[in-house]
Amino acid sequence: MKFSSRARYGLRAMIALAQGYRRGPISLAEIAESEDISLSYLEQLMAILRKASLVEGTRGAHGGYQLTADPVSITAGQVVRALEGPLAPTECVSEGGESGYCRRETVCPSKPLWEQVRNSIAQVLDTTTLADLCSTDKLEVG
Amino acid sequence: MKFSSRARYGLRAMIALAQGYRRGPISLAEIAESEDISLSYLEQLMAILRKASLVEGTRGAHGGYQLTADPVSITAGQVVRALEGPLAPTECVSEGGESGYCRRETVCPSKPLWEQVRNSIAQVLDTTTLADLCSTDKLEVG
DNA sequence: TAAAATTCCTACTAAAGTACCAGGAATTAT
DNA sequence: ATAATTCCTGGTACTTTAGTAGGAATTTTA
Repeated sequence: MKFSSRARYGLRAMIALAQGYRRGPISLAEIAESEDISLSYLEQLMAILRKASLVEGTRGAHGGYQLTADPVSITAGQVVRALEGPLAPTECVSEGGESGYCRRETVCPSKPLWEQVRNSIAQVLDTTTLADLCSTDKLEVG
Repeated sequence: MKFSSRARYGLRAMIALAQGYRRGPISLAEIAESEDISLSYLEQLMAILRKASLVEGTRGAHGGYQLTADPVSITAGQVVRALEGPLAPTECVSEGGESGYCRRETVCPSKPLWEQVRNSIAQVLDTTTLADLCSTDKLEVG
């Protein structure tokens, strides 16, 4: 029951981009350095985020990455889903796809529980924006 | 971000035991059959649950497993933790062990988010008992 | 024009975890 | 005795994860 480091690293990189929002592209070398993530691994993560249209890259000297939208309008949920796919604590309650994967669906007594788990995770991730994560204090408990 | 089938199967098995609570031991062969889980895999899961004192086994003909406590007092959280270890959407926010695993701890802007995620999962799992799961209707939304 | 900085792309790999299976030993009821 | 069951150990095929390696394409700068 863990999120992959794909998601963790990716989110941290997105926060770094959010902190430099509207100040031109930031190179992955910088982020890799400050966040202590391997550069080429980070490149792969950004490729995923780019395909999800959350960031755009600029090549060449002084190039780098930028958010495609304001940090207040990008949620942690968008970032995590881009990197890990739909939230699905179990396959049978995967967001979006009912997938007909489990035959006992209609009678399974544990399904509603997994749905609740999924929804509560989604609620947290979808109500937290990159802007929130930049000014951490606002988040603490609640 | 998935729970293993260890947790899913184990929980379903526990629900099956809860449904037969106070009616003597239930054999794993029965549960394996009705839940469509491989017998020897199920044996291993029950070994884990037995070591966690959630069930007890009785050997020999007409043997099987029983819950060690009333279904109203066993939570899904106990079952899941027994099978998967402490809730830890990321290592840095693992329940119980702070583990000193991530050096940026004090300044990491994403840590509070992962803590919120962990807490919301725990809240769902710890407030749901096996008894709740037996009478599914009570659970639906809320 | 040449060189440097960067994204972008593809393919590979070591290690770990998952979901089992096989084979039997111990125990108990019939 | 025999059958039914838990209990124990060890293996194994598969998948995922978290990378590494190497280079092509693009852009700025000198």
